[in-house]
Amino acid sequence: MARTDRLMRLMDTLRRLPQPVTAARLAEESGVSLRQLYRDIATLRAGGALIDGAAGVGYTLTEDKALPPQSFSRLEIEALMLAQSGLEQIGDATLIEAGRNAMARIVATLPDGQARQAMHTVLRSWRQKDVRPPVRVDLDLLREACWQEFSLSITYRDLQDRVSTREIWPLGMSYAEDTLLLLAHCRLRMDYRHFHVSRIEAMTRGPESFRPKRVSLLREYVAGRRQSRPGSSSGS
Amino acid sequence: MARTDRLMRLMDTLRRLPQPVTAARLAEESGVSLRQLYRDIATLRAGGALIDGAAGVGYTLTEDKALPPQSFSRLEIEALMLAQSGLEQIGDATLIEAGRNAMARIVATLPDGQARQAMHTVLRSWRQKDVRPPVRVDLDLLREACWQEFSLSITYRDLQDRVSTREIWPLGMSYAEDTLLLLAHCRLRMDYRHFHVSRIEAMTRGPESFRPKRVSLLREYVAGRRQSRPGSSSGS
DNA sequence: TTTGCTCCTGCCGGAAAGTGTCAGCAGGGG
DNA sequence: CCCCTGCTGACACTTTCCGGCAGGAGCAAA
Repeated sequence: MARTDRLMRLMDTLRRLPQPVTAARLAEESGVSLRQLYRDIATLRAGGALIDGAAGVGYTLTEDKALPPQSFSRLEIEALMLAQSGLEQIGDATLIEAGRNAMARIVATLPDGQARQAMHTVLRSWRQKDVRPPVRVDLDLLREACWQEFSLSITYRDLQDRVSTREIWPLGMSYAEDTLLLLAHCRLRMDYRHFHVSRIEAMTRGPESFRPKRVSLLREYVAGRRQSRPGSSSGS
Repeated sequence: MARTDRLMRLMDTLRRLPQPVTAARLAEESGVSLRQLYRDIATLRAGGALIDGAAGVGYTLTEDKALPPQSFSRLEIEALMLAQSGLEQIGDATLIEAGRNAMARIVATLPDGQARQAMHTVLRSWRQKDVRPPVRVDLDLLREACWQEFSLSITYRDLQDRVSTREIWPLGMSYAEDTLLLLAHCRLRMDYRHFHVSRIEAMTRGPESFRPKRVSLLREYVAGRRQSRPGSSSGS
């Protein structure tokens, strides 16, 4: 159902972008024609969202029919903002976008504009330039595999530069300072391994779908042994 | 939109009727053909709802999904979790605590099992150990000053080790990789300055309270000189 | 006022999705 | 074997969605 999904993303975009925002901009973000954008706006309004549209200016999201009003203290807001700021340094594009949407949604539920000022409290968060090696594979596919629990076939170059093709059950990702790690159960070695995502040269979706029951057991097992440092244990 | 509405009602029906429920019954409730009912079930499942279907028995709603507007998507939860994980590396104790509180509150609003599973998606976020110099002053007071917009009297040791006492208007904090900075308007120099918080030797609350209006102007000014804004005024 | 920008609406035609009917397969329990 | 039920594919029909075009109206700056 593409339409409903697009309408949701349109709401997210309205929360995220600085207001007022023109219909042309929203149409571009939605990947839809200007005419259709106006229709989508009308649909949202019919659904209860209060979107103020002023000719010559743009749209302003007046009121949100959003989630249950969660009240956060100013300190909590600041913490969330700083966290998002940090996320923008270590996350990938998809995750950053999701974080911004989440933040915008949280802010939208706050009592009136005074909370929006909170967004300006944390000015910036620097970090030395990203030295992490580039990732060649599709992170979205990888994330999807972790979540929906289907196996992956990967071509992996280990730390000794030996290339192998394995089938793995992806369990979760670990974001380290200088590298992005993937915890998975390697069907080849029949053991849990950390893979450097940057060293995965190719990745295709496998047919196998490991079962939720099995996965929860695996996760508990992993949680029990998670004290070990992962950086040097991959490969071999 | 009729279809989306029907899907909502189907979820409601699933919650309402004693389980298991046969597809024929659901089709009758929805006022739709059996074939279409199966399609609708597939749509709900694709959207994230966990509906268990057993041949000869019927449907059982395992887990709710809180369709479009409410709550956060799985990706957004993952982003928030990673952000919090990053926050724990760069923030101070007060902020970390606040962040955990906020996260707990957000997670509490999520449909049960989904939240727990989501928290395990991001396994960990490492970072090299903190090398930032220690902060002598009360960060909470500093934060409060930024927020409530009252002036501060600080004893500052600059990079040339010269000690001076100044009155400042604190505007916001910047979290850098190796140091914590305070952006403020220095009443002594009458200019905007970055202070290293670790070099502030003493700090007391000043009497002055600069006005919100003035502050917003200052913030705009700061924002204007921080990032180059392309052509806001194109004169003819 | 004029100019420029923008929101907003109606209409048309092609494209896409939704829907019902029919058929068949799979799996569990008598 | 049977019946019950979930599940999927194929086909045709209907609905809606969507882009492009044209025009009207409101706001702001020149």
